[in-house]
Amino acid sequence: MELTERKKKVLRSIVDLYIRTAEPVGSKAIAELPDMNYSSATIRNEMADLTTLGYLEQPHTSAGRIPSAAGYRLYVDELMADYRLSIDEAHSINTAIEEKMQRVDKMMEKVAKLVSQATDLPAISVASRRGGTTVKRFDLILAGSGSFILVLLLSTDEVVNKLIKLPLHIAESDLKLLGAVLNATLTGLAPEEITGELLERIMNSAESAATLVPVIVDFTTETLRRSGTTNMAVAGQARLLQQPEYRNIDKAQKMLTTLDEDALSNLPAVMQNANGTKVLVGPEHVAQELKDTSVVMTKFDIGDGLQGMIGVVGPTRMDYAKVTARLSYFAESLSKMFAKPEQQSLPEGKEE
Amino acid sequence: MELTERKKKVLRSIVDLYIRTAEPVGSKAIAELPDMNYSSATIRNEMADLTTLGYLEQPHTSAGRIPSAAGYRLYVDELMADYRLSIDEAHSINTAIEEKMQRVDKMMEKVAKLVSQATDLPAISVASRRGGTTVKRFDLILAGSGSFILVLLLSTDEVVNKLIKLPLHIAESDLKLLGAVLNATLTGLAPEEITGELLERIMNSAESAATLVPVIVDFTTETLRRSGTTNMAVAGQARLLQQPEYRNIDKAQKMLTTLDEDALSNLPAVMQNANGTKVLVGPEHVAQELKDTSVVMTKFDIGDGLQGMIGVVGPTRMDYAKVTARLSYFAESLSKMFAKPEQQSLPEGKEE
DNA sequence: CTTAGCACTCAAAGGGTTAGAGTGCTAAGA
DNA sequence: TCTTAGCACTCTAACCCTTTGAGTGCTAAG
Repeated sequence: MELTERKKKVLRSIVDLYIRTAEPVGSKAIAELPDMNYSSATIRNEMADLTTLGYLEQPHTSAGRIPSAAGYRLYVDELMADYRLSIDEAHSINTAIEEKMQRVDKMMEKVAKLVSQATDLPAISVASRRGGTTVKRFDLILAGSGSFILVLLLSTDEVVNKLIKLPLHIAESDLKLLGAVLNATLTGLAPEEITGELLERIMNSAESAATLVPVIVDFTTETLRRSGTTNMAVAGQARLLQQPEYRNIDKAQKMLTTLDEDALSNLPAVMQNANGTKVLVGPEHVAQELKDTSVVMTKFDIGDGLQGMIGVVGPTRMDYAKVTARLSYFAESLSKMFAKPEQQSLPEGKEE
Repeated sequence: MELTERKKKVLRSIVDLYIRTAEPVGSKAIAELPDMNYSSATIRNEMADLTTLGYLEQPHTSAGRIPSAAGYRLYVDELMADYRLSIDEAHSINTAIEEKMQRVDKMMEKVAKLVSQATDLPAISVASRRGGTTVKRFDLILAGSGSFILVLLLSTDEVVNKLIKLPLHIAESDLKLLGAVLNATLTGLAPEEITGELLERIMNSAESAATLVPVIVDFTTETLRRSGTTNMAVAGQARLLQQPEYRNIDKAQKMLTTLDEDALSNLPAVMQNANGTKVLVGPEHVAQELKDTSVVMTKFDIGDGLQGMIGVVGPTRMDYAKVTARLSYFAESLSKMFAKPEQQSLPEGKEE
């Protein structure tokens, strides 16, 4: 049996309607749609066919049909109508994004919140490093007799620092010397390349080095390690409960717990090689917990060697067209925003 | 009518039992408790009295009694048995805390997660600044021909920085000069004290100052403002759904939404003058949304002029004794931990 | 002052019936 | 050959009615 154009049209209508109502769709409802010029009996036959083809399912004999995973897949890949953002929608997304954002982690929180608001579903946003990070440059700034500031300029152009206080006097000259040594030996190294042997050599370089070096190096390796870590935020969990399929508390709880834990942290991996917006329909998931949940996600570019991803989690019956459109637009706007670095540094822009 | 010892005992038993079962408590159940040497009829009379006194409520005629807000209040203030942490519990809290924590915001997330785990309820944790922050010292580090690093040492001993790139050449001598001027004029000032007049004076100090100063000052004031902001994290929202009173989706959703938004950010204000662990029973709340919810919270000391607060949100029927005990212990352990600053800087402590 | 006993109340659970939405199939019509 | 009106059939959800039993307040006796 082949998928005729009419079958596709019927399937699309069913998915559309089901997305709106969350109720099984009957033949009559479809037959009554404006541009459906067939009787309910004809639709009924088509629906029977679509069911044997595996695109529809029947909760029970006397209920309407609901799309199967395969049905959603086909819908997402082929049938779904382009959702064009209204000017209002685009505008509200834009103004939301334009609020300045500061550090990456704070930013991911903010982005997740915005995405969740825009889609009315729980959202996740992840920032992850593309390659290994190294230190480009060390600076030691004296900040009092027993304290100094360690400043690291990373290969990502991120700057990290730490105020270090020690119970001993530190000479400015020592710091200068030590700084030079650090820059000579440790720049460009991955954390695992910083060996004990290397350290000993540095230790002998300056008077107070023996005490300072371990502290400095510990902080450095820790920073490098953490910098490779992905940074993830979840927002709007509560919105899940609006969806009729999560009115069942146990289901909702399971889902929320999954969101709470990092069960989703492997999602970015799925995006690794993909481009554009990707839809994962229920049973296609790796994680068992997400069986009747779909995820829509997109990559965007943060710059500084950071890879961003935003995603939305919802029932398999979610408004794919709308969600996909908003998400893509969001990702695009974010990428654009990060492409203009001054926008970040100069918070307001038009001050006196 | 007076609150006799026996009445108190009955009330305590009722609250205890209700906390365990979440079901209205009947006279028979109380009468059958091990150390209750009265018949159900007697208990019944006592319960009737407690009801007219306002400590108990009756959902309907033929149901048992549940504690009223006043009942919980009395329970928390007077009747509740001390909950002693078992060695296991204390141990697991300790090891959880000992994992090193890095920046304040990340830390608050972690703490919230830990508290939520320890109490099996949603938790919030807030860090807020006690006084206004100022800049103690500016440093400008050249980092390439068109870029430099701005390092601020704040009055809180926190260090903040930013890599600034500009489309123009910057001379090292200019930076030095500008740094000196900044240190001379802007240190110790609150953001609102940095006026346009002051800026103009600085602008004339060095060649490229006109371009650099706005960027630097914008970042500085922004940082100072943000530093005064409270930093809050919520964790374990999903656990709320375990509680029978939140099996009602609408209620759960309202509550989760409240947690999602910052409706709780005014809670720390309540703690301002209080000390130790504080319990807010349902209707005593300022926020309308929290009417049938209790909050248990405690302050702890982060150091660096930061004030921490951890809190737990749950049904009015929550195990106050247990929650209070765990929270207090948590706060104490955290305060202790922050009192030893080296523990933070030296991640492991016993390396080589 | 305590308690056994009893009549009374009322929510919750069980059971049976009904309504109606939706189906598949058949046979007539285009 | 495709479409559609018509009809018998299915099955859930809603409704109503009844029963059950936990819990109460009151009374009167110990």
